[in-house]
Amino acid sequence: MSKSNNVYKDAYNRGLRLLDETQSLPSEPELGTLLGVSRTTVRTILARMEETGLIAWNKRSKTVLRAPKPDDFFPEEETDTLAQIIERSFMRRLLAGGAEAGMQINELELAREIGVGTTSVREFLIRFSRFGLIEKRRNSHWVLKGFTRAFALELTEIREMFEIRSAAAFAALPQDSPVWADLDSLEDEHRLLASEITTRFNEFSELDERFHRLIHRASHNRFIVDFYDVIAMIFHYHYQWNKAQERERNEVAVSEHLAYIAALKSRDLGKVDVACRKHLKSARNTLLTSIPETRRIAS
Amino acid sequence: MSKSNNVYKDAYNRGLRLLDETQSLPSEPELGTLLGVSRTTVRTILARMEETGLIAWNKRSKTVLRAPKPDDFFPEEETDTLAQIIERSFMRRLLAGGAEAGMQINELELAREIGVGTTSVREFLIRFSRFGLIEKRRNSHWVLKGFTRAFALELTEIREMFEIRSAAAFAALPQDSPVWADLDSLEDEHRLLASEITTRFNEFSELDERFHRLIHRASHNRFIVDFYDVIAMIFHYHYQWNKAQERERNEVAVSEHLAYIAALKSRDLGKVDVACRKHLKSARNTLLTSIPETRRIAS
DNA sequence: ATAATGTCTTTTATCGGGAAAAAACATTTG
DNA sequence: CAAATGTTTTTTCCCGATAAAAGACATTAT
Repeated sequence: MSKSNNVYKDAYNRGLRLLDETQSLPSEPELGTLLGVSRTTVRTILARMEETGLIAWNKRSKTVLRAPKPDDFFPEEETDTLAQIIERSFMRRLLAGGAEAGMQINELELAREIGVGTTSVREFLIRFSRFGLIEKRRNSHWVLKGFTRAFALELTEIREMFEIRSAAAFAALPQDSPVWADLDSLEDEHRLLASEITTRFNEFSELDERFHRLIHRASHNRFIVDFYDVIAMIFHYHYQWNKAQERERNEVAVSEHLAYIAALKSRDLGKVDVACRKHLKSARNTLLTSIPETRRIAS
Repeated sequence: MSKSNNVYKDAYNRGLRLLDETQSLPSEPELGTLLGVSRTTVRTILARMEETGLIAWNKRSKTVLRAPKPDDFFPEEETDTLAQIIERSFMRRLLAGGAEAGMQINELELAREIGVGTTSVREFLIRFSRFGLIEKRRNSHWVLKGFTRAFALELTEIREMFEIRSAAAFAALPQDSPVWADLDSLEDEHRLLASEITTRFNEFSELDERFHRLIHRASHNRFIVDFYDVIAMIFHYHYQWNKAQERERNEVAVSEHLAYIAALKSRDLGKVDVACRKHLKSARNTLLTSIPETRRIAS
């Protein structure tokens, strides 16, 4: 067993949803772009759809025969990338406590525990290392640096530097730049979410990421844009495990975002700076309060 | 053939140099820390030294019998890490021209060309990706973004942001911090180099890196410190292939460094800012002039 | 009894192989 | 003849295996 066919399974599931909408499927290349996979995978999908009686397939004609039932879908967990599986396991371990700074990370043990090959774990750790939470000892183990207060402070320091600069660049963008339309629709989404915050507060984190990424992109600097991956990763797991006052926090954040958006639209650099700093400050505080007090640091 | 013994060979070569200095070698653990390898490797080294008649080895006594001759050493090229070999090959290709932005990078082809396994090439590309020069297409090839003017500008923008902040942090460090001694000795090295610049100008790049790393470390921010790896990498190859006016450029840089050091020692934030910006500006210009004019960008 | 040496075990670094997925090429169809 | 389908080749992703290197344990020497 060398490679799981999760790409196929995931695309198949997404393909099933198309069947509800039409009576006949488009051409193979079109389906490929639609699902983001190669034609090879498209054909494997079509073959199975034919086999399970979902469609009749003959060359160009792909007629829908019936609507997909729940058990036509592949189970969710089979559609995950190995990288996602490893990341989740690793983060669970890291956040489950007992992950003291200075602790060694063992590739072989991790691989055995997760049930994957060492190569995948190694590749994951290399990719993960840019988040600044682990460090490699040459020819030897990795060292966990720990999700500490210091880490959060270093992270937010850069974040603030980058975002303040990006926000200024954003406000300076010409009126005809497409970003203003993007900002308008994000503003609408924020207003909608604000009005239904009591029930939909958990949808904020996704909106948050899209909003900040839009701003960072205005920097036109790949290092700034890429750095948002670090922030997004941290906030993603942070949101997952710190549910205290989630509704209140998100409610505050939404209103800060709206003020921030208004400032950007005013194109007044002073106002942008104030609104941006205010939001970043409260984001930092949220993150900091969720981190347990300084523990003794091993070795 | 699964793993080359370059660690052993490199440590062996370094070990040979110890033989000139003493008549008997220290204990195995001591040698281990001295050479930065495990005792296992130390014992392999000692075994060979005994075999080739360099030492007499009996338990704790390791008496030097003769001085090492040139052909006792392993050839330089056998002491390189696979990662170094791959990086060199890759950079040579990248800088040899014909490496247009948008070009695809093929893991298999690279591996075959360099004569290594695909795993090593993959790991290299993942590590290398943080330099912002290549980008991965999921389940598909890597894309070269090219060593362009835009890249250099984005890189220097961050560098300047980070270094100005670090320099300010440096100047604010308490008098009893050990960095001031480090700065003093770097200053001495600069003066020495300045006085012998006509013959030793090519030693500047190494000094340059140590100087800037010292400053960046004052930020106490891992992201800032780590970012210097990107700068160091770029400048390393930049120095290698752009030899135009190397002596003049380095002469100017040394004097800028000395002014910068003086500013730091004055602990006057205004002066530090001026000296730092001045040097960074000329560093940026040097880098920019070495980049060929904008070429047509593929796709 | 501490620190070294001797021996054994575990982990890392790297390769080759094989299934999944992409990509390239050849053929057909509207 | 352009765009689709059919077929073949290439590449990516991932595993298991193995030598190098690290690390752990046992024994000996000062």
